[in-house]
Amino acid sequence: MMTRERPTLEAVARRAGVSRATVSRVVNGSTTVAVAIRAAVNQAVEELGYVPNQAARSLVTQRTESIALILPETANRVFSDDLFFPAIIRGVGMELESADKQLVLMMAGSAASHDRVERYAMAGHVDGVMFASMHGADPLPGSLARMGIPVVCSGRPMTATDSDVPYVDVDQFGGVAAAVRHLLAMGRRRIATIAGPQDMVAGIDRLAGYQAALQEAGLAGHVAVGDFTRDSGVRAMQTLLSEDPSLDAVFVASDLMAHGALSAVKASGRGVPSDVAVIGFDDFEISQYSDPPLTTVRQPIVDMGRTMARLMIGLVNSSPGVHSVVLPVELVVRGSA
Amino acid sequence: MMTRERPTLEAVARRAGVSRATVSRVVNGSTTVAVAIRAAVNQAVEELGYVPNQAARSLVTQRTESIALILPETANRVFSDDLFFPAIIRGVGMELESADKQLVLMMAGSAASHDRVERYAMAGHVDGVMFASMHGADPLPGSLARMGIPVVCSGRPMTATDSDVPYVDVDQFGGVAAAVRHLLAMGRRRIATIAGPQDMVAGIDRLAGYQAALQEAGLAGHVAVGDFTRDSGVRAMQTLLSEDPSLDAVFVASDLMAHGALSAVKASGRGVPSDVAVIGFDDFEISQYSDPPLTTVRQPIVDMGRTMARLMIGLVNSSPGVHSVVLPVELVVRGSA
DNA sequence: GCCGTATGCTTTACCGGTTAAGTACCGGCA
DNA sequence: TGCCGGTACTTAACCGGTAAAGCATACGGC
Repeated sequence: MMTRERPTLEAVARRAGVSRATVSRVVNGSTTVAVAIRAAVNQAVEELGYVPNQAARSLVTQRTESIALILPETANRVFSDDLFFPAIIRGVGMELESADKQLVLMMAGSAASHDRVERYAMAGHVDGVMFASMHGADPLPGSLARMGIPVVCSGRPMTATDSDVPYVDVDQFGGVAAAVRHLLAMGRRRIATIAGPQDMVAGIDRLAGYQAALQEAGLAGHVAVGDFTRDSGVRAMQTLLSEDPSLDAVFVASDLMAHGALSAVKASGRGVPSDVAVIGFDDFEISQYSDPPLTTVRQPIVDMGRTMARLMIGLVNSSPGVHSVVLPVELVVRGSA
Repeated sequence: MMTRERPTLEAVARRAGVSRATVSRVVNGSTTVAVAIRAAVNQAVEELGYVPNQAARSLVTQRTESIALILPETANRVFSDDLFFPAIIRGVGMELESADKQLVLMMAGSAASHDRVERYAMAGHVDGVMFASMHGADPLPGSLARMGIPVVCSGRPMTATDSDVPYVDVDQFGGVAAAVRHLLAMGRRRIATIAGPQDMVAGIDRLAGYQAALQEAGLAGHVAVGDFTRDSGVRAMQTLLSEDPSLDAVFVASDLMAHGALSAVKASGRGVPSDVAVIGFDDFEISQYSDPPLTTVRQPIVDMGRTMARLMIGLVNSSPGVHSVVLPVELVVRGSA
């Protein structure tokens, strides 16, 4: 593979008959360059097909113009059939692209790769780091932030020390409350839940929202815990049904688990929503196509990604007023409830 | 955001009482360093929390240790509910991670971003470029390759001039043939197809395979064209059914379109597979859960990603024997056919 | 007519590493 | 003892940009 010599600033300068510095200023769009010279330089750039060397530039500017998105999951999990991550990536990608920044994607499911992320960021390979979905009390965001690296999280961080790290979250509590209230309005009284993993804020907050809403109505709940996968939804639903055969509704903390729950309910010979009403959380595109179509709490995942990226760009440019954002959610009523 | 001073080689050298060059050799694991010195240097590195500056290193080594994956689609399309891209990313990610290389993700749906990709690669920001799903006769892979940048494509490139660019593809022809033969063995004779977009090799090759297999059996086909989305599957199926109400099978060029076709068939009051047998192509995880479960041609998408990354790493290390790979596919028979 | 001051370019000193060339030191051998 | 060669380090020259400081030239004001 022959590596054609790429032209340098020096080459352009010689060709245009000016100094390196002048070429640099033209390339970077400086104002104080005479029109004639600017034209000559641009022509030389054109003729030689000059493209600035990013490494050299980064070395002196201390900027790379790229941003990392960390998915603290194994690659396996990130791209299963869970559409959360793809949607986040999409949002982040769109926003970064319009800011002319590059997206560096890092999957950090293992402890080793966790380390790798830290070294990578510390090596100055990226200008900032965004975390997509965090488990437990991950110290990494906080420790990167303390090293002066801009950090943005998706979901309220669980560690108190990370209180200075801006985050993007949705109104989990409000969304769940709307879902439960909808079930109550339908006349359901034996409302169970399939909660998400309890080492993730989304899992914890949605469960808390469910419990609060039920308590408000003076009802007791019934909880099974899943891990956001479809299979865990199937299993959790089976457990709930065997423990309380007469339950008449279930709030499921993710669409994927809700789809699993849907099949488990149908497999048990019950009708949806006639016997058991089901509400999910996410509103993936496929949820319109399930049988029956899934009633669910829509969270604007792509927007979360966009917002994270926007916060990040703010941090990188050290603009003032970069604060955590909580986005609204919306109950989408379809056939399942 | 205070940016804590990161220690440099120089600082480590002073602390360990040696020269910069020696530290560099220790850090890069050179053999010819006395044990005592090596220990002293390592200790200094530890104490200062030294991490080499990647930009400085790249500047002299001309290597960045990162690889770009180009998705020539708008971000919107890449992460719709099509699981092809996520799976490719997953495979690529896994393989690159184990080679300690970084994945830089670029979505290049527009002409502008197309340009951006070229400049980015030319700027030496990445050591190589992988293309995930190409439309039409994209000149970019070829032109990057000619500039000496390692390039790998997924799917046989459509341009003849790119014949030197290694690619990873699956046995589209064989897979489709197996599907059609299966339908024939079921006794179906009016076998239609929903083809993929005809500006993509996957679309073209699968249609060609369908036509060849039918011709071999002395039958005529019936073609509708979709764009790999679920909606287009619905529409195409409606068209097919209205044009030939008595068709008894359809081979659909992607699982997502097949799911659309499934609902269109059912909506028309026909049974699957009793009236119309349906076979897809992909074997996404959800295809086990459709109603009825989808018979489909499984392509090893994650493996395609892994293989692309492996080829890429071979190119970057200029190892000999980097050749295009065609992976096998497999007919997975479930309820729909 | 001279000086102060813009204006616009060049000179030069970095950024933080890698690596070829240079040097000090030590042991082996005639 | 003196010379040679190898080992293990240091010195110094880059890599390709950016930006501060330096230096002409032209121009307005008194």
